[in-house]
Amino acid sequence: MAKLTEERARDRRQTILDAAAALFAERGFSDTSMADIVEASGVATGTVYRYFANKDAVVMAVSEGALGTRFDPDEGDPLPLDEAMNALMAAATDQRRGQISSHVWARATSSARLQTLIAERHVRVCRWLARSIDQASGDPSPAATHRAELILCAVSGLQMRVASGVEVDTDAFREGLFALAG
Amino acid sequence: MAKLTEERARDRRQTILDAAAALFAERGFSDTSMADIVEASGVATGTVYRYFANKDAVVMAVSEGALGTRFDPDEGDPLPLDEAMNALMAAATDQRRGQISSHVWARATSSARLQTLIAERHVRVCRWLARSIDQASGDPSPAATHRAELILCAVSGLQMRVASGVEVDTDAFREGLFALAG
DNA sequence: CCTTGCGGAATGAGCGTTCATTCATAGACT
DNA sequence: AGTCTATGAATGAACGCTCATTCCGCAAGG
Repeated sequence: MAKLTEERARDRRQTILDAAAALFAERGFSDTSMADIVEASGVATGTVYRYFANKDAVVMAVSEGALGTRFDPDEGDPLPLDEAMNALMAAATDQRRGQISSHVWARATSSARLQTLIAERHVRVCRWLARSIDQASGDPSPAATHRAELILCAVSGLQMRVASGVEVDTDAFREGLFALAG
Repeated sequence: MAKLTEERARDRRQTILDAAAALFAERGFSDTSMADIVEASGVATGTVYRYFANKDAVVMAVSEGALGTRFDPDEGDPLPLDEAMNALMAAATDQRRGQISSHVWARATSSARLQTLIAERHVRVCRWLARSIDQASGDPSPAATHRAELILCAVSGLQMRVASGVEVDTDAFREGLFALAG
């Protein structure tokens, strides 16, 4: 069992991360124990600590995964506005993602690292969306950023509700949001 | 020390609740221990359990307090739209309230009781706001409910961000929101 | 002197983390 | 090709600590 190939290492890490994400999503970070993760992932206690320094490292890795890197403002042309909006709606209605996000928002009240992560992502996604809005309207304006911010807040609010099972008329929401965008 | 007057009981309960709310707000429910609450409230361990059956009872009481009962759709005339919106903005920018709310959203993923509480409040506030929108526009329409839902989601999104220290242009947000309302 | 609110030490379950041990494998040597 | 050995990934019992909760003795009001 000597050498650990980089590929196998990634695979192993991902196994742990997947199990952790599923548990974190429905129980939250603090109410999921390392023992739970060990059991769900099928590896041994010590193995988890080979791949992650401590529980917080697992939490951060899962959080980063859930907040998503898909919305990069600096890669090529902005997405057409309707595609951008659809991507946001898809993210908002993903149950698992939403649940983890809610735990991230909550934990941010006591974690400076999570606050930084959230603030960074907010700014990034905001720029990303503003570019699409600008492109659609023809001329760039500072109002696009404000409009983007409002839309993102609405999307977050929808995400929370979907995550905790509140019934929301998603189609009507989408329509209202599209009208708001442009 | 014989009789416990009802007034004194309420007072004692509130002392515990206030201490608990402050701790819950910044550390979250699970990362706040009963010992923490005992220390912060200045009463003894046994006393907390005299006024609350267990930790979950404290959690529920604080949650109900934070979600607020101010927005009652069934009391008299609806508020003028701008006043209603201002009330929502005030709630959204209240740091403590927002922090507790974020913990409530998170815990709802694993608490059916909290899910019910949230869903109930959502419907209630939605009706409350829709009535104000209807009154402002003159004629009632089903679109008012959808518009109210969109606004509430946006307000929740803002609340999360403010609670976790993301810098948002609140004035621009307010403006955009008012435009959206009517 | 009885009643009753109150205090806080005691309890045992469960937590995150550590580390001595095991053993499958890769590669060196015949 | 066959044997041996050094390696290090994997293991899981054990540790020290914190948790929510209990319960009995104390003190004070009627």
